[in-house]
Amino acid sequence: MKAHQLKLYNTLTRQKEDFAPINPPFVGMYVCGPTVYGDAHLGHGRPAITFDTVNRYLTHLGYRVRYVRNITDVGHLTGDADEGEDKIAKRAKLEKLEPMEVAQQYTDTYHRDMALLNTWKPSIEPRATGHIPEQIALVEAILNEGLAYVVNGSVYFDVLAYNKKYTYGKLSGRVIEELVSGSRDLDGQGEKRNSVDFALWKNASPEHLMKWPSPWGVGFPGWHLECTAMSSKYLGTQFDIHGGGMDLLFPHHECEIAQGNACNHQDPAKFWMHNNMITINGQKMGKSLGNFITLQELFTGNHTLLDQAYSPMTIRYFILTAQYRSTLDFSNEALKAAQKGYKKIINGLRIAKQLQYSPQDDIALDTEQIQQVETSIASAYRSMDDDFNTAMAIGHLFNLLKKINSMYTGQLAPAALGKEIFIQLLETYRTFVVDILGLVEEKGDVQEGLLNLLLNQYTEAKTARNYTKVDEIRSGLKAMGILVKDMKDRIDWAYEE
RNA sequence: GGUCGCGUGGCCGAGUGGCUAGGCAGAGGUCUGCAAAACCUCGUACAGCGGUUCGAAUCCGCUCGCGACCUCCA
Repeated sequence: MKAHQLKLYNTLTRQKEDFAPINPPFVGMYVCGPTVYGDAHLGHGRPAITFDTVNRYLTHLGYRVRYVRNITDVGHLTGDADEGEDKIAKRAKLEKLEPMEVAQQYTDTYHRDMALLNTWKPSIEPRATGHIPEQIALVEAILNEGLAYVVNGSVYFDVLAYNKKYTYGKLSGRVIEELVSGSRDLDGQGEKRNSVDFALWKNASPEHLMKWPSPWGVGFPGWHLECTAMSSKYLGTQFDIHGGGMDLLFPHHECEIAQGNACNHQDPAKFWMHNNMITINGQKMGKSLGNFITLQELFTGNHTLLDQAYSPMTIRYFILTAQYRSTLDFSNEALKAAQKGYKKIINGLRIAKQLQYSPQDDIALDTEQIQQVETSIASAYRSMDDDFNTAMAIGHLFNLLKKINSMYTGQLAPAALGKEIFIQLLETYRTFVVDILGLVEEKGDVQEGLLNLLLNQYTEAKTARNYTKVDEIRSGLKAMGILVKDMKDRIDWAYEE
C-alpha cells in the first residue's frame, strides 16, 4: 500500500485539511442517525452511503474505525417550545401503538433498507432512550459549570453565558449578536432567558407519553443532548470525525459543540463532515416539504414521480456519482443513466473474474497501455484521498473498465500489460467497486445453471444454423434482462443495461 | 432581512490557473448470419458583462437566475 495523504473538508475550518487520527490506527466516527418515526427516504440514503464509503475507505487504508451511528427513538418536538408534539408519540397515537412500537417498527425498516443499500452496520448503534442517565449526568455537569439554568422543571443551556468563555457559532459561522437580534419572538419561549438558548431537559406535561424521572422532575431530554451523551460515551470526549447532513449543521451540531465544550472543555470532534442535500426539481427533498420519496418506493417504483423501480445498487451508484458536498438532483433520467452505468460496472466485475493471464512470447509490452492503466489506478486513489471524491474515482474506474473490456473482446492481450500490471488492474478494479464503493452484483433471478443450459442450446442451434431457434432463445432471455453475447470464440451473457 | 453556497456541452455530473474527467443520450466505424455487447472516433461546454494574467470554467468585481440554513428535517 502506497502512502496516502488523505485530505478531507472540515466544515469547522471551511477548508480541506490533512487527516490524521488522534490515536492511530484507530478512528472514531460519529454520524447522526435517523429519528425513527417513518420510512427512510432518499435523503436518509445519502449520509448512510456517504459515511459508509468513508468507513470503507478508511478501513481499506488500514485504519481501525469505530463507527457510531445513533437511533433517535425519543421524538422531539414538531413545533415550537411547549406547543409542539412529539413526532413519535404523534405517530403512535395515529397508529394506536406504543411509542416504542413505532420506534421499533421504523428501526427495523431502516435496518432493512440500509442492508439493501449494502452499507456496513455501525460498530455501535446506540439508542437515545437507552442513554437517559448519561444525558441527565450531562445536564448536571453543564449546570455545575454555570452554563445552564432551571425553570419550571426544564433546563436550558445559557448560550450568552457560554459565549463569554467559548465561541458559540464557530461551526455554522453565525454571529451571536445577529442570532439574538434576528431570532423571532416565538410564543411559549417565555421560560428561556434568551431566544437563542436551547433546551437540555424539558418538563413533561401529564399527557406526554415518553418521559423519565430526573432531578428536575419528570421530563424528557432536549434533542441535541443525546448525540453528546452517546458520542462521548463510546468515542471519548474528543474523537476524529463527526458526520451528518448539512441541515443538521445549525442548530444541532452547533449545540453539540457547545455542550461538549461546556462539559469537557474541548470540541467533541476534530473533523466535521456534512453531506449535501438531495433535491427534487431543484428543491430540497425533505419530510417537512412532503416531497420525499422513500427508499422502498424507489425499490418498488411505487410513487407517482417514478417511471420505474430502481434497485438499491442503482441508488447507491447514483449517490456516489456526485461528490458528497454537492447537491444531487433527483430525476428519472438521471436514475436511468445511473442504472445503466451501474450495470456496466458490474458486468465488468463478472468479466474481470473470467480473465486469465497467459504469457505470450510474440507480444511485446505496450508501454502506452501500461502507462494508461497505471495513471488510472493512481488517479482513482488520488480522487478518494481528495475528500472522498467518489464521482471522480468512478470516472477513472470506467477507464480501467475499458482495458478490462478490451482484453475480454481480445482487442488487448493481457501479455501486452505484463503480469504485474494485469493483476494490479483487476485487483484495483475489484477493490474499488466491491470494497470501497460497496457495489455488488444484485442477486436477481439469474440461475447460472439454468442459464448455462439455455446457452448450450443456443450454441447448438447456432452451430446448426437454426437461426429461428437462436433468435427465439435470445429474445426470450432479453425479456428477462439477460443479453446474449456472441463472441468470436464463445457465447457469454451480461445483464442488460 | 442575516449567513452560506451554486449556475459546466441534449441530460446527469467531476474539475480552483495551462495538461482528454466520466456516465447516459446521439453520429460514424470495427466485429457479426442479423443483432446486441465491447472497442475506436466525433460534439470542442463552462449564466452574462468587465477586470487580473503570457494564459481563466478555475482568481477578483458587478449583474441576472437558483438554492440551503436561520423552526423539526439526512
